[in-house]
Amino acid sequence: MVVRKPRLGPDDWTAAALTAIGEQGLTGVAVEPLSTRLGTTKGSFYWHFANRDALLEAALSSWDETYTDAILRTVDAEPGPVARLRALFVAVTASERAPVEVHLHAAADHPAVAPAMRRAVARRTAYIAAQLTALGFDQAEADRRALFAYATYLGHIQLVVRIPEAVPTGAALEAYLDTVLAAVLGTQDQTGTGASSSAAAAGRASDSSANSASSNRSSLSP
Amino acid sequence: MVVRKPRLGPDDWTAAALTAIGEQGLTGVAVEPLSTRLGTTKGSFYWHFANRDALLEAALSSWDETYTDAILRTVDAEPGPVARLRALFVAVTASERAPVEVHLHAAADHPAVAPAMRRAVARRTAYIAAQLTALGFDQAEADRRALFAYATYLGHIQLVVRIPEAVPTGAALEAYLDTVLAAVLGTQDQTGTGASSSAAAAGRASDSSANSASSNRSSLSP
DNA sequence: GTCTCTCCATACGGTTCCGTATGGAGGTGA
DNA sequence: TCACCTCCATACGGAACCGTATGGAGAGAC
Repeated sequence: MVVRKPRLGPDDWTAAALTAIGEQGLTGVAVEPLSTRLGTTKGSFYWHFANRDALLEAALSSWDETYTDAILRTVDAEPGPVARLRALFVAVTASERAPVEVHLHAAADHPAVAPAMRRAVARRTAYIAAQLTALGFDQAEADRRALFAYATYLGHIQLVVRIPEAVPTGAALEAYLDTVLAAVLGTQDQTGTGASSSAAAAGRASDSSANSASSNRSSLSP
Repeated sequence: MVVRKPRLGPDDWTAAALTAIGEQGLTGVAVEPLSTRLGTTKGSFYWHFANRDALLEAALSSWDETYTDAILRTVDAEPGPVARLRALFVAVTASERAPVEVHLHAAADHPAVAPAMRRAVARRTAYIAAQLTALGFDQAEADRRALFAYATYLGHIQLVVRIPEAVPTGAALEAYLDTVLAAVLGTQDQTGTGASSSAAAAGRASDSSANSASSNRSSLSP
């Protein structure tokens, strides 16, 4: 019986490239190894793509959609800022997304990767900051805390991928997430920035009653 | 006039390797490029080292001493836990150490790098946790917060190196550091872990009066 | 001076990848 | 059926490395 050899399209290559990034980082995006893996040859690849960089661009574009757009859409359906932030934290930590994220951030010196990372960081921190301003923090404090949260996220997934034994699991991870979320939302009585403690307290108080405007949905495109 | 050609020793190669790691990561540790850079040839290298991995090991060993031992010794001379933590934060963020740290963490999947990173993470988080227990936090809470702090550090230096425009500078960086330090030291009234708020308050109160034992110096080797 | 040991230069083969050239195999429309 | 168009296989040249082999150049011991 002859094995059916389904013909490949560009999407097959970009998907394989993203998988390879998750496993080996940018060096995994190599034409000849990917060819072997897909059971085909370089001839196929260079029919669909001009060169390796073109494949990388396509993979990064796909990453944009899957790893930022999609998740922010999902999280934004939650009923309030605190619920959105919590859902975001849970979604991005407990998953198989981490390896791709870590490897891509680690390759941000590559000229094709750098702009993609800049876009992602800007959009993600802006989204977090928007939730925080909705809770009453002024813009500067919201930006500061959003960056703080994002840095913690970055370090966390890095530890998960590189030194997994250093990161707690199960209930301990839950407690850890509570610690982080409380730190991001919590009041701060040391600096004189004037983040209203009432807003922070309201944020901690409940997940379902912290809407600040008429819409139940925050803006997604800053 | 003839240019003096000083003969090289192993240390010259390891220093060059560390510099290359800071600039290009592990791929910078390549024999032929390093040879060109040092104005010599491969023949010199393979006299001093068995192979590329041997050079990498030597560079990692040097990194251990410079980037963990030395800095913890310096910081530990500060008068109290809070001062130590603050000095640690300042030392590790505002410096040229970041690129090497980031590139090495990014290469923690390499079999030679992985154990070095595990050692470093373990020692550093243990040191932070020791300061926190000295402030009255119980071990579990101290471990949690130490990991939290280390994750934030990791993410921060990564942003500094990869997306520098996302990170504040000058006074804004100071405020940002205050935010982080307050989050690590601050009280936390949400989970029921029982970290005594008085200890946290004492930690916030002053830098010079928080010694918990007779010695002015905390233990360095957990 | 010359012996010897340390250190380096040069040349070579091997591996892994990129990109090109070129010749088909197999389906599709007229 | 037959020309054509899409897709893939194979072969080749080149670049950037790693590691080995071997022949010196220089400096100190005597």
